[in-house]
Amino acid sequence: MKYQRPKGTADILPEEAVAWSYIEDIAKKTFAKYRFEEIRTPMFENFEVFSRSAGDTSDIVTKEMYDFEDKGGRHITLRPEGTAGVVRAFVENKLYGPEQIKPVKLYYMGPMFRYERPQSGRLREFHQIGVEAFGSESPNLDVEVIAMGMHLLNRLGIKHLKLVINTLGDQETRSAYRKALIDYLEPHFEELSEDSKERLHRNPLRVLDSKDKNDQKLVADAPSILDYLTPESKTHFETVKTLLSDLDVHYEVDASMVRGLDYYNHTIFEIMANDKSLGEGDVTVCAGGRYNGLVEELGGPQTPGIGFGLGVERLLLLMQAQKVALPVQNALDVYVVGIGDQTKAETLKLVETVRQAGFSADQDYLNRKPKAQFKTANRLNAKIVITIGNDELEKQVVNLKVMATGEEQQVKLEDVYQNFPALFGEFLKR
RNA sequence: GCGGUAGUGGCGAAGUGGUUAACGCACCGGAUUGUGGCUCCGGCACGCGUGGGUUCGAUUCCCACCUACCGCCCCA
Repeated sequence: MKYQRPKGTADILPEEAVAWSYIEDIAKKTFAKYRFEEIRTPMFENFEVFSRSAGDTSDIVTKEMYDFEDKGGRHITLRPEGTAGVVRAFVENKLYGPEQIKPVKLYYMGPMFRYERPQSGRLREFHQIGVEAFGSESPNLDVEVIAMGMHLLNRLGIKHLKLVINTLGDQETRSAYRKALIDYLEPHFEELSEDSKERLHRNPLRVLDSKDKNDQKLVADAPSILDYLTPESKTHFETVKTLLSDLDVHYEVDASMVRGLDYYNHTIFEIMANDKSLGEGDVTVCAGGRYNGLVEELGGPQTPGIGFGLGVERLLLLMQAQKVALPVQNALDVYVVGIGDQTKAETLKLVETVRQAGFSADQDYLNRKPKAQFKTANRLNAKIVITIGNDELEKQVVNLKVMATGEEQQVKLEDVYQNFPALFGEFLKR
């Protein structure tokens, strides 16, 4: 094979694209109900937008970014996630301005890029649907965003959903907890796995979700962040939990849940789905949280924010595994069979007439015999086949066959051209 | 970035150091001068991921690379 798509990319072929459109359509409709509006930002940004927001030591920045120098010497990065770009746009376009109704609620969907080893559901170019809401610290907003994520996945027919939440507290909470965690782990340094030794000082919270068995044992007795929450952080989290319960949204609290990006604080959450066909354990399809300092970090006024990102590839995997039924595509209304070269002009006029009348129509383009054309009409699931040959052309009529019943009748060409909808519209609309 | 498995027609899949690379599905054509199904008949890889090497000869052996998949890291 001479040309292959770049490693970690995928072609979405027509058959598959049906599911993509469906997901995007449902997402847009769901977000509209919650009054979120679409925003489209560039697929690449200046490197600093991401290094500043995600944290210079995060894995995303240190090893997973697709970055390069452009011809003008600018350090450019293909966006690895959606939030930073949206926040940059929020600040640059002054959406924090007083004339904007707060909170400003935005959503986006599109490709993201990360330079990493591909696996199923993890590509270098992958797609996320995400939402961001700026300008309110209200726990109500946390809960609405979470509920919207659940609502969307439910509407898409995903089953066995599990919502897991945690809080990272505020800055004060985080530094106090970070210190406590290091104090606890330091004496056990030699017992930690190689990966965790590395993590301990760079990002100690990461040790908490190590997959190493021995690490997990050590971590089991580690202090919990929930014990280090400041009063305000605690109140916020408690309110979120209460409100979720009020909405009958079931959740679990996992105090060891962390985040790969540094900008999160307070509420963080993941929506996971359990499906055996996707291997062991739960798959996270949707993850998000609060980021009250991010807007300021990127040069805007102090503005709280919260959002989530949803992995479309993973969602599709889940939908496949759970055999979610997609809406059936409309069958072909009319297939026009032409017999003989002289009919070419007429078949073209016929399909165009049918299309102009608001129905779908197709014809043969390969000069195939009637039998082959009928076979194709059958495969395309055509409701009606219009046949025209030299004899019919001479008499200015066509044969019209209802495929389901096999019954055929002769109709004047003129009637088809003048009154197609009146004659067959009712039948085809069924 | 690390470790492992794999790569034969559109798809699935057999196979061998040596003349023409099974089979199934799909597709195309014919039997049926102009009608969908079934049946029967016929067609369909100048090639076995790519590039080197070993050999009289390689799809089959060796090396490198590419890609996919699984695990780790990390994550949606």
